[in-house]
Amino acid sequence: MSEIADILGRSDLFADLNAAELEALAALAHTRRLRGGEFVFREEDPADNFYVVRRGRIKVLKHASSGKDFIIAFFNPGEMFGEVAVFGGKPYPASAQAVGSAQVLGVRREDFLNFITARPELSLRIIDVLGGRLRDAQSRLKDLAAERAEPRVARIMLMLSSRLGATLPFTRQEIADMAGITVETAIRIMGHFREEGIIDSERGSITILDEAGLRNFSAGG
Amino acid sequence: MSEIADILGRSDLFADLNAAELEALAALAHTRRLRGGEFVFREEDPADNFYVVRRGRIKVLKHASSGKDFIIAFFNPGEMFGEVAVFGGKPYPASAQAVGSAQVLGVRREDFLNFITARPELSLRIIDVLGGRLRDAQSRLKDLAAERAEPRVARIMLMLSSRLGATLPFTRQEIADMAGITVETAIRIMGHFREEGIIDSERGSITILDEAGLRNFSAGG
DNA sequence: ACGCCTGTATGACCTAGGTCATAACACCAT
DNA sequence: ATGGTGTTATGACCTAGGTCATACAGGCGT
Repeated sequence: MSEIADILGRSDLFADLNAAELEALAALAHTRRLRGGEFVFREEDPADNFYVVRRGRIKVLKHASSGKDFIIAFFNPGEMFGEVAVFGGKPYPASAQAVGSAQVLGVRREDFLNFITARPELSLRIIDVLGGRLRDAQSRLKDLAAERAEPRVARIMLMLSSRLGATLPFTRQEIADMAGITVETAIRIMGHFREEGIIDSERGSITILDEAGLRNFSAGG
Repeated sequence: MSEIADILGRSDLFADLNAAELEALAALAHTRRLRGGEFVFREEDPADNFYVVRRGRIKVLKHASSGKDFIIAFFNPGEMFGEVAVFGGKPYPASAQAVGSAQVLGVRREDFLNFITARPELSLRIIDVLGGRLRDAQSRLKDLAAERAEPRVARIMLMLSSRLGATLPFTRQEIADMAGITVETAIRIMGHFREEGIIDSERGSITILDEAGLRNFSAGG
C-alpha cells in the first residue's frame, strides 16, 4: 500500500475503506509541505480543499478582534480538518497553521465530494465525526461560560491526554490559547499544579504525573 | 397533507422530501405535550429519540458544576434537536426543556436511522446542518474566550434576530445564560443599549431598533 | 382584592484574572 | 562566542464583571 493510502486509512473516517478504495482516494491527494508557522489556509479563504495531516501537527484557530488567538483544535497525522467548510460551500471558518514543519494531504473539494457521494456509508462516518466535534465544542462552550480558569485548564489537559498520552507537547501559550486565558495565568496555574505534584514540565512539554489529582481540579477542587 | 408532515417539511433537513416521504416519516412520529419548564430529556439520558419542535419553543442547555446553566440553543417549530446523540449512540450531551407550553414530535432512534440510511441524500443534509452548528459553536467559543461581555451580548442578539426578526422573545436571564454572564450584567448591558436608543424592551422581550448600532457594539465599539 | 412569584432595576463591594514590567534561561543561527 | 528570539517565571497593579442586598412592578392563582 502506498504511504499516502496508509495515512488516509489511519483516520476514523476512512478506516473502513478497502485497499483499492484507499488507493483511489490517495490518487486524488496532493502533498503540501509547510514550515513551522506557515498557514495551510486562513479564515475566510475560499474552501477549495479538504485536508488530512501527513506529518507533524496542525493547529486550527480563530483570530479575535482583540488580537488574541483562540485555538479550536490540534490535529495529528491521519486526522482531517477543513471538512466543514468544504461541505458547506462556505469559506473556511478558521485558519489552519503548521506547528512545526509539517506535511498535509489536500484533496480538491470537488474530487472529495464526488468520492463521498459515491460512497454513502462514508456520510455516516462524517456525521459521526462532526457529531463528536459538535459535542466537544458545546462542552467547551459551557466550560468557558461557567467554569473558572483552573478547572478549565485541568479539563483541557485531561482531554488532550486522552488522545495523546501523559506527555503533552504544548507550550503555556498554546494551553492559554485553548483555555481562553493569558500566558501569565496559564503559567501560574501550571506552577500551582507542579507544586501539587500533579504535573512535571520542561520547555514546550507537560507531563501529567497524577491524573486523579488533575481530575479533582477539573471539578473545581 | 397531515399537519405533522407539514411541520416536518418545514425543517431544513426534510424540506426536499416529497409528500409521500413526509407522510412516511410522519407515521413514525409521536407527539409529546410539555408544560413550561418540563424536560424533553436530560443530559446523560440514553438517546432513544430524535425530536422536531411542533409548537412552542425548546431550549437546549448544559448544567455547570457551579450550578449555572448555559443555553446552547433555542429551537422553534420545524427545527430538530437531539440528533447528534441519536447518531453517535451516546447519551444526550445536554438537556432539552420546554420554554412555555410546547409540543414536540419524537421519532425513535432506530426508526430514524432506518429512515435516513434508506435515503442517502438526507445524510448530506444532516452533514450541512451539523456543519453549520459546528461553525456556530466554534465562533461562539472564540467570542467567549476573547470578547468582552457587551460585544458578546450584541452578537448574540444579532444572531437571534437573523433567525427571528427584530423582536426577540427572551428574558434577561436567558440572554445571560446564552452569553455566559450573570443576569445583573445582562440587565446593565441592556440598560446601556436602551439609553443608546439601540433597543426597546418590555417584560420578556427585546426589540432591536437600530441594527447598525448594535453591529457597532458587536465589534467592541 | 390579596399575596406571591418572576422579571427588571440599581447600588455597594469584592475578586479572579488581565495588564504591564522585568528577568533569567534555553535554543538557534551566524 | 555572541546576539536574538521564544519560553518560563514572578511581582505590582487594575478593572470587568461577579456577588450580594434591596426594591419595585406586572401578571397569575385563589
